[in-house]
Amino acid sequence: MASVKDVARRAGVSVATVSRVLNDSASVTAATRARVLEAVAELGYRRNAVARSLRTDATRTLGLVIGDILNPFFTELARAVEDEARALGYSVVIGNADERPDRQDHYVRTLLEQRVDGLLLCPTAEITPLVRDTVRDGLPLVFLDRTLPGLDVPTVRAEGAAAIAALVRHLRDLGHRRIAFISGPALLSTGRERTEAFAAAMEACGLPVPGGHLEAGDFQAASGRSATARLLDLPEAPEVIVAGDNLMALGALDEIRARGLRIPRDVALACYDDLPWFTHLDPPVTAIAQPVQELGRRAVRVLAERIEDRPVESVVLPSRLVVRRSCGEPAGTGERDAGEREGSVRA
Amino acid sequence: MASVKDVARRAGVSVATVSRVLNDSASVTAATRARVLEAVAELGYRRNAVARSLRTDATRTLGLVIGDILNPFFTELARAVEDEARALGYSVVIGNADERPDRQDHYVRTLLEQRVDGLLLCPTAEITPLVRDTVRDGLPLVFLDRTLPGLDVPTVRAEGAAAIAALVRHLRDLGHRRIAFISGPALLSTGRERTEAFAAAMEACGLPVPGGHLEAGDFQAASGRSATARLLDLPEAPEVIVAGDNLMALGALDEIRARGLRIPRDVALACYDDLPWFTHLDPPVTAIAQPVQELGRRAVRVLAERIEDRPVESVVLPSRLVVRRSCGEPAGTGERDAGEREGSVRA
DNA sequence: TTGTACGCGTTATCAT
DNA sequence: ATGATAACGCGTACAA
Repeated sequence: MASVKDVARRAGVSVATVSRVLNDSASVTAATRARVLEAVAELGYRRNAVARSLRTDATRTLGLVIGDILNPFFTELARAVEDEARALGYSVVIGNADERPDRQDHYVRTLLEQRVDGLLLCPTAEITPLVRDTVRDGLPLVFLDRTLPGLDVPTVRAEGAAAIAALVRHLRDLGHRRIAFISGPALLSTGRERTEAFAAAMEACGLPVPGGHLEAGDFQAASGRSATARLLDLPEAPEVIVAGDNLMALGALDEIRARGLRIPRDVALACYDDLPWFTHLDPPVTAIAQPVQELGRRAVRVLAERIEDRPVESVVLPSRLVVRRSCGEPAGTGERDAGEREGSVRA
Repeated sequence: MASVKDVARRAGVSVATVSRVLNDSASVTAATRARVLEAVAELGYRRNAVARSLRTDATRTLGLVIGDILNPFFTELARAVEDEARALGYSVVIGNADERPDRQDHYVRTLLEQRVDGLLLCPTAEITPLVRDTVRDGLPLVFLDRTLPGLDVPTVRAEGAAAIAALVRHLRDLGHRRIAFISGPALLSTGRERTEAFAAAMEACGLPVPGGHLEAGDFQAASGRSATARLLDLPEAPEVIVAGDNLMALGALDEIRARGLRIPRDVALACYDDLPWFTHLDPPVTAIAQPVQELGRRAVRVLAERIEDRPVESVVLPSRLVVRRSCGEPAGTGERDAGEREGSVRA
């Protein structure tokens, strides 16, 4: 593959001049510039980002470590991150932690070795030594979606408590009393926040939460299914099941469907995280929507600021309740095309 | 950030020795090795992949350019590619072309500059000059999912014709005659193949395809919706709509639902590409499943072979028909949990 | 305006 | 077994 040297020789100039043309730096004659560009075209020269990075000590590359690429929430997040990064002239290298701390660390390590200019991390579980070191070493780092207490790292995330409170009030107004919650892992900030918000909201509404109505899940579909099975087997089964994320809602759906139960007649369902296809289910699922796109874009912008050594602050964005018909809402609710608009309640 | 030089100084050895230890190359005393490792730990040294790549002329990185990261088919594909690549010691840089040739080229260019060791490309539309150059320059390249005629590039893809023929026979056996097809872009090999296979299968079954029953879509949800609208407005509307991919099926679902029509009573629906949540719809959607995981893994393996200069061959994997209940199948079909197994027909 | 020469961090060759 | 050093491709300080 042709290098600057080849281009220089072909154009009859020095490598410095070639470099100047390539970085359109000042002071190059139009004539020489043309000659260089011609040589570039003839040789099919492509700048070597590896050598360039070694020299400039910058890769124009961002790392993004997400929890689970098959989770539509993270897919959409990754998409938004890519878009914003490209707009800012960065490439993104994605690492899929698969919700495993060891795999998260594998990618963090790889990305550090690749000398990414900054790192967007959706932390899986607790603080690992590697993450602690990364913070200490001062690599521009931003937590996304989830946060890790005790570390001084800017975080971009959605606030779930208000929307969950709105959901619980909505369910109460619908006449429900026995509401169960399938929580995410207590190790994750999002898991904790949602569970605590649910408990607080129930209390605020004067609704009891029997021990059996708080099921522990792990944000994966399988746990949602088994939790639902246990819930439905209870002597006093809940009227509503609220899943802590979309994957566990999927599992709940599986179990409900396998038992031949009907939603919302036999049991109602709602969940945290909205999905494009929830509106195609029968009945469409009442859910809490996070501002996913905005989350991704903001995170990139905050990281870019950090990279440029400008002061940054954490960002907390509101989630909102999207009322549809899986909780016994009156017919017609959220049925229109842009149902999200009219049928939704701001959290 | 500490470099080999710092480690060498600290350990009281030369940089060459440090390098030897890091690459556990032969002939290093256990004692010196220990000293070096200790220095590495103390300094928190991380090898610089940039410098390493410059020297070795290899990045252990693969590029993957996909059509649309929000399309679950590509998401799953990306996941499989990542998994296999990691197993082989490669990192993957994903580029989301968003089905736009200009954006595809943007990522191809970026990846070439980053000096990826090999490139997995799901071509968007026609051959671009950049792709032609890339082939000519001899960069290890493998087409994935889609192919580009006239270029000598190994391709890993699924074969759709047999499954489509099976689907058409299935529909005919169910008593349907008026079957419409929403095709993908003719510029894409997958779009062409599926459309041609549909036409051939209909002919083989002795079923007519009136002009209006072949609608042109672009693999995006919006086009599926508008095509469905046109189809349903036809004086002799089809009994079945077959969508060329899952996104267009989503659009079809939207339109059908907006009109208050019932599936399959008013109109039946089937589509190419299976999705995890098709089984949660009411009724569950009859679809054609591609061996997505296998596609991704095989593509990485073929690319790795190419990188190592071993001879490679294209791979064509079979798709299979998954019969559920959206086409008027008898009650009970595909209703069991692992319905995919029992309810499916090998293509 | 243009050219020469050094150094980025690493691996590999050649000595010792 | 270990060390000195060249080279990878590029950007830039300095000289001309």
